[in-house]
Amino acid sequence: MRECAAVASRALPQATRSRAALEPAAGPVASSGQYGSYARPRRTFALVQQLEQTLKTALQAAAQATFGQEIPAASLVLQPTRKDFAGSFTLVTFPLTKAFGKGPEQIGQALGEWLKAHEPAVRGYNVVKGFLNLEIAEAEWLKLFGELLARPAGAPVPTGGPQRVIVEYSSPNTNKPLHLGHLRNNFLGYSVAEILKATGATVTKANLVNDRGIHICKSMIAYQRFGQGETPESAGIKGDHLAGKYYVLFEKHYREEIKQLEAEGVSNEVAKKQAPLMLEAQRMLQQWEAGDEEVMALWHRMNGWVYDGFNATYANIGVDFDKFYYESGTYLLGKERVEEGLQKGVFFKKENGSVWVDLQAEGLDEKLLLRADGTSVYITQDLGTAELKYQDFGYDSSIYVIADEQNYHMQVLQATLKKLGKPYADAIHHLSYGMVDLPSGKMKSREGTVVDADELVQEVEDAAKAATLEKGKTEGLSEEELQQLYHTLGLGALKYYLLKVDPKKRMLFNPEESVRLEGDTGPFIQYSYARISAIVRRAKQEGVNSEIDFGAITALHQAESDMIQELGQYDSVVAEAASAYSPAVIAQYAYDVAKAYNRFYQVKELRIFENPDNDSLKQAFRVALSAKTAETIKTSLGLLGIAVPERM
RNA sequence: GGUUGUAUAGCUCAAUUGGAUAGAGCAUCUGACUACGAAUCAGAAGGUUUAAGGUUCGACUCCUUAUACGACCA
Repeated sequence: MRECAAVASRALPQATRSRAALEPAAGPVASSGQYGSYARPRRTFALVQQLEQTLKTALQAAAQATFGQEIPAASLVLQPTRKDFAGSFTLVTFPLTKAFGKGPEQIGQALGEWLKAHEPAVRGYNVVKGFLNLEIAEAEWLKLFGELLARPAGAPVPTGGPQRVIVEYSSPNTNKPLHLGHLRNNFLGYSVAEILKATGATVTKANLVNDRGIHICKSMIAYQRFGQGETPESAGIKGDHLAGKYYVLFEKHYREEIKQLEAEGVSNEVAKKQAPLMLEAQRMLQQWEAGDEEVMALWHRMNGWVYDGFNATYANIGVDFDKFYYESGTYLLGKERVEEGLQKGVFFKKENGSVWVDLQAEGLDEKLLLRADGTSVYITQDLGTAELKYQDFGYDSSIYVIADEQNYHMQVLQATLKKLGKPYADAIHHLSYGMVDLPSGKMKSREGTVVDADELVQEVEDAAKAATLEKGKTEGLSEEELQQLYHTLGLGALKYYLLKVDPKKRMLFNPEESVRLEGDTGPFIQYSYARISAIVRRAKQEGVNSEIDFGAITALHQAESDMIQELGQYDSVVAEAASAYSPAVIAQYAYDVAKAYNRFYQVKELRIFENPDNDSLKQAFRVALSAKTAETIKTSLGLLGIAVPERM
């Protein structure tokens, strides 16, 4: 089930577990008391919204004064003004025509005129058809910017959303290394966890390792038969890749056995079941469940190798976990849940002894929960894991990052928990994401078209290195710093590429596009950051003091007020990304911020250092604006798990 | 067959949740570097938003139906 999707890991070695336990900041017990369990009113934190609120209040007054009527709340929605028109906020007046008995332009004119005369925040207005575009006074922008500056980087954005959250992601099988599909899963899970943290929630990152079952036995059987005592050290292969090698060997010889049986006249269906290797693997699974000493020893040994390999990959791609669960440790708990359901009378037994739940009233089918021979099926262990997670963390939101091929499975899980009367059933949220396709079509492990995660990371780093050397701007960096830079840029490209697409959509992975550094890419945003860093460094060197009051500034360039407006969006962007569980929202924002800055940067009369009219106040303002932009980029990319370089 | 998801420029993706002339990037074409860092910026061209109906002052967005592709359940 999960194995073929992009779901994966759930177990890690002892060492990693203790390391995870040592990170209280990320752990579930970390205090978030400062934000309490209530939602603060938005106005107190969302700065642009504060300005919007001012405008809305004024609009109501204008409507009252000019038409003697209120604007219905649903119609009182301000949208950012399109770039081609003057102004920053726009009110759509079409919906007001009926109530006010006037045409849309007339209404816009009247409201605009009143605002201009009575509301100091409004400097001017224009009306285009049913759209009233409001131009905002400089002082308002400067005030907003001052408030932005007063806030520390990465200050939490309370949204009234869940406060105790557990995000399960990665969840690999221990029979093969991670691939491209797992990368989408890992990046998504990590990012969503960070985004929720940014709303002030206490978030636990969990990894449920699928460390038992027939697929593991396949690797073990093949190793027993063909391994000749090979180890990761002796073979010079990462442990997860070594296990994967034997899994592939199993499949290869298994297919040959099927072929041979078929040649002997056995039907394909029967051959699949009776091939000696398959019989052996099934026997081993029974031995495993019986706790056979030799089998357990091999299992521990091979899983240990795999965990070492996974840990190396996790460290390399920069994802982490606070808690590991192992299916080998939860499937028995699942059986207890099944027993509980039988006792409560919400599950039922068929004649052969198998246990089922009837979900037809919920629009689903009857679902098998326990086989007739008493062995567990996939959902059995999920029932156990859900219970365990709740015992451990008492979450008010439990997120499963699992590919969309398991939508049905997740519906069944939630409905079954509801049948059991579990209070946490409603808190479950399936973050369902689409598969990753290649230009050549679907990834298929049997056809060898799977893109290996470790190899892919190496490739994007190589591409970043080549591009960096070509640009030749990294003089003075040590060899170690250079390696770090290639890593930062390569992963930045890869993560941004995988995260900028709406999670729920299936996506195409084009290897050439993924290492691109121009346009809508991670490195483009990283470049913007590095360029601002150079400016900030120079400003510091030249002793520019940007910690002063900018209230005396009387005129702002459009590019400057646009920049402030963009920076002021951060809160609402985080809130939207959190409620939609979508890193793509953050990615789009980071790109917009970088683009807005590059536009500002290109304006000649706004040059910071080489400016003929040396206004020190404006110079200081532009340095501060630049620095705040860099900080916003860094924070936003951080929510995606992407680091920024000071130079590149 | 049942359930469900997706469909937007040549390609990859957006579209403030029902608002203006549907926007970006790549690719193509044209301009801007003895530089505040050109991994940048400005501009051109590129669309019957799969199709047909419907609701609405207004539809890529909501409702029918159809088509294509995918996933899941048998």
